[in-house]
Amino acid sequence: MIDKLIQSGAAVTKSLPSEQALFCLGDTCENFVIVQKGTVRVELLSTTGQQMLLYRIQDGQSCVMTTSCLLGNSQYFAQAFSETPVDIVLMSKTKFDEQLEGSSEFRDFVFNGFHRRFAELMNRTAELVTNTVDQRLAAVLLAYSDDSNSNMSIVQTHQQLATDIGSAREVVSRRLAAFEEKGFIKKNRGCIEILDVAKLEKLLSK
Amino acid sequence: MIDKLIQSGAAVTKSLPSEQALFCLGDTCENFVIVQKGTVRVELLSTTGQQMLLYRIQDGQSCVMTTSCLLGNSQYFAQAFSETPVDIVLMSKTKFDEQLEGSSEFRDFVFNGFHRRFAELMNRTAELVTNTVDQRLAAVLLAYSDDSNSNMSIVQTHQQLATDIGSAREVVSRRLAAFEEKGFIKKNRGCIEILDVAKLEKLLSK
DNA sequence: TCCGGGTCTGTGACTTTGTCACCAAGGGCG
DNA sequence: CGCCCTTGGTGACAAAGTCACAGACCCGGA
Repeated sequence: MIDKLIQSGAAVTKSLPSEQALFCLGDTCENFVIVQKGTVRVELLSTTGQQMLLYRIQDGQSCVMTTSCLLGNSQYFAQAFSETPVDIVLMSKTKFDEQLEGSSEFRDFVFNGFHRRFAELMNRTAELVTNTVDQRLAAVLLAYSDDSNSNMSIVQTHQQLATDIGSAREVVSRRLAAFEEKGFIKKNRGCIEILDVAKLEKLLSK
Repeated sequence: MIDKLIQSGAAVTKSLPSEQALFCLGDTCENFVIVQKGTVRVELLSTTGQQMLLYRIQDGQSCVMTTSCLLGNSQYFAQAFSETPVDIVLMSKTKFDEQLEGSSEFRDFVFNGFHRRFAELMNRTAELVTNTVDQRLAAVLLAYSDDSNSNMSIVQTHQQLATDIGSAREVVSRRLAAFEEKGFIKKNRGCIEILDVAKLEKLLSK
């Protein structure tokens, strides 16, 4: 479907390097966005300068924040950056409205994306409130190790892990030290090796 | 517009008493919901039994959770209760899809509601992470005192305030004691009087 | 009127998390 | 080699959450 839209000229593709801003706080939302290749992270920026990961977009997914702002004619209230080089598809608000009006296939695509992301966000929020730092930390480590194809090392700084789980760098450092103490992981500068998946998984269920 | 839908038989009205469940965790979502009179609270229920207020619905607003589940054909992942006696409007999924397809006015209504609530939720989440308990507590107290027409007493238990701000009852009790100490408020069983609005407002900006 | 079981609230003791202020180690580069 | 920037480590302390219980209030039935 997306390919058809591109061919018909309703949408255009674009490539961006890593760590490039897709949109910033307060920007007017002008285009519907789909990420085809690479990953984009969307984070909330608080008045105090802290940031908190909302979600990541990849593999042909659209961005809820964008959909929401387009539907409500409003400014972005978060910011988005590419985490890797990315290929994205852009579609102007006018075309977006046209498609929404005319194509039930497009409507389904947009609303399904919206729903899934919304559910995921609610889930994340619930976990933030109910799970301990250890549990959230173990969860992201396991998630990253699933992504990394085969070997068990994760290339993330403590700061990155901290914003992933909505905590502070120092806390992550200390908990990782505890994990290492117990033999779950091995720390290296900018990189973490998972030694015992089973033990980390056990943390989640407690 | 809503009136027209009711007259045409596309939607039906219903009245419910206070503290009645509108939907529960895991329920299949069968109807689009609008709250015409009274207020409904929607809360996340975690595996540990804790609950957290997501938002309240009133004054002809629709429910994002419902919209999201209808659009995504999925089960509810939260629960909703009437806080007062309420009048609601229900619309079957079939009719909802029809209207969404056929009426741009209905589409606008649904999507604007969706957007506003989504933005509000993100905001709440950000505040949860960045503001202190004192700030969040002062904020809800002020919000309630705005609602109560004229006199400054708020009929809420500590537990209710705690779920409002995503904290624990004991913490709320202690902070309220501190507020009383400083002369901001006066505590009574099940009810709080605001004595000094200005001082409470000052807390917010710090 | 008194009793008994709810529902609220208060409190101590302790754990977990977050914050602040530094410092140190590693790594690239002129 | 020296400089600087990023990353990670640490102590001290503040804020918040948890657990376990005790008391206070409130209402209805005996």
